[in-house]
Amino acid sequence: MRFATWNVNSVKARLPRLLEWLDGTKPDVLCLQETKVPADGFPAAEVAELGYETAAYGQGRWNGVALLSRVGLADISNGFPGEPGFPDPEARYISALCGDIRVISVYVPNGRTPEDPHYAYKLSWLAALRESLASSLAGPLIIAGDFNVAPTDEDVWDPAVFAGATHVTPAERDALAAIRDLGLRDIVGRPLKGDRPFTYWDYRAGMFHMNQGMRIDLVLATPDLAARVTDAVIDREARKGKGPSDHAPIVVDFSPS
DNA sequence: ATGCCCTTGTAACAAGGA
Repeated sequence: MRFATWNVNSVKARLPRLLEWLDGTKPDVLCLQETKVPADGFPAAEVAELGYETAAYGQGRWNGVALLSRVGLADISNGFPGEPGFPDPEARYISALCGDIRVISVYVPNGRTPEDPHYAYKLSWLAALRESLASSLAGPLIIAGDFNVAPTDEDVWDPAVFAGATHVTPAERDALAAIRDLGLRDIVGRPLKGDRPFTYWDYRAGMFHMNQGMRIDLVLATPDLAARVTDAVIDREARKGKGPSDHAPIVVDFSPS
């Protein structure tokens, strides 16, 4: 079973590259984030030609998550019980059964700055997500996506640059650790170049080319699934060339159960 | 090399991203 997650930064703008990537990588299940389209605007017909069913949850120009699967999509949930909003709930969580695996795609709020009300929203969203998982966690389960938190200082290219910024504060890291500590394993992809498993590089100032990135996209899995991982890779090829997302996909291969 | 910000909505910028 090949699993992947990718913040595409607009599924419409990324459609040619998404289709090419799907055709080449052939994941069985793909979690998408920042689709930036309402559900009826998702290019479901185009991905269906490659054999994928779609579950999309969108709201317009911002946010948006989706699941693509060629091993089934059942019991789909948009959002989760107790999910906070700003003030209304946003399209940041979608869950489905893909075969016998519960798969959740998440796009955690950015937070903007530690002083911004969106930062408190981010922390409350992560705390509510933990509560939701705690009451329902049973394997096999994967929760993956853009968590907008770098778990450690090793997960940013220069910790000094991020002093006082979001994504690295102890409160954010604690909130993420509390989710992981429910019993999930962090499946870290191999970087295909260099020794840092970054998944995001700002578009500006040639940061990708200098490998000045962050690891903020994560794949968390229950131990039964983690024990079946045969490989995990960050596909930096997808970050190259014309019209890329600013995030790279993470691709994880599991042996049969 | 991979190459120096992008996307959407709305009407020349504003907002958001991280």
